[in-house]
Amino acid sequence: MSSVDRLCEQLKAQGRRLTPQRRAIIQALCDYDSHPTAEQIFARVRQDMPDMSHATVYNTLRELVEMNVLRELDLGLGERHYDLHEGDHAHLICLGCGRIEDVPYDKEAVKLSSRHPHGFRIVDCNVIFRGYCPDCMPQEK
Amino acid sequence: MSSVDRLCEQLKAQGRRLTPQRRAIIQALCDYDSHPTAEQIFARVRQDMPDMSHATVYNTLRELVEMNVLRELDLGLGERHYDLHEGDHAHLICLGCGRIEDVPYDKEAVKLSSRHPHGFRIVDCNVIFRGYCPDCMPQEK
DNA sequence: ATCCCTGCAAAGCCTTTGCAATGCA
DNA sequence: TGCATTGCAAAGGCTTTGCAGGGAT
Repeated sequence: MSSVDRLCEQLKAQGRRLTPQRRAIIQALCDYDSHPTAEQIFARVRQDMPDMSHATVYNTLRELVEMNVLRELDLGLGERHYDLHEGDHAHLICLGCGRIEDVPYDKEAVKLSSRHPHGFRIVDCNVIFRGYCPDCMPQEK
Repeated sequence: MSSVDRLCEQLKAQGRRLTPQRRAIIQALCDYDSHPTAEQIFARVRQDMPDMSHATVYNTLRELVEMNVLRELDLGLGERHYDLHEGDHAHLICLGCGRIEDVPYDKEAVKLSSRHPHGFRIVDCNVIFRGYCPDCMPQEK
């Protein structure tokens, strides 16, 4: 079963309706190799469904995030990126060209010390590195 | 020398001009115990300087960020938070009430493996935990 | 048949920008 | 005095909302 089908099943399993629009959005998410924004998804889906509205794209993305199958990344670049990739990984953003790369990291190492008396129930952890990729390295000695 | 004075000195040391507006913004940043947004700074400074403009606040905050004395936090809440605190720490956001807490973390543990061939020159690292604080803990068994 | 979902359009929110006037160095 | 900085107002970009019609279950 493809990723698209699996996600569609998950939608239905939660009592949500599977519409052609939602399937197209999920398809677009799977097609992107990495970290599209809502507008990029919107643009891609519009190629096949010219009547697709912003509302539908944003609503669907929000639902998928609530279902915990999609990760929302706010990188401070003015728009949110979405990440369907599974497994734990950190993100590496190039301050020059804006490209985003996945990098593995040791989840255990980052885990909050249980001795710290914050009392929070942790749901999610995001690790974001900023820097310059080889192509954008500033000229310094 | 107070934190305010120290930051003002740093401004001048970089050839920037020290205006009353900038001093007021720095003062407001120091007054806040934690993580104000640009609008919160704007509102506070306006109490004393009713003519303060958005442009000045946003420009000054951006400069301080460029000077690396202020950290910009994008928590996906629609607005950016600013953090004058020194030293490495992660942030803990409550998904219920939105409060933000600092938590210590082991910077070394998070460091990217140099064996990973990403080739980036890392400038900055942000670790953000999301969860529920004791007051907002969802009712579950 | 129900009511969730969609499309349209407009509003909302935070942030940035343009430009003339001001004032710091 | 020169030029960075300010204030004002408006624009900009992304996201959300309201509502009536339509479609999935």
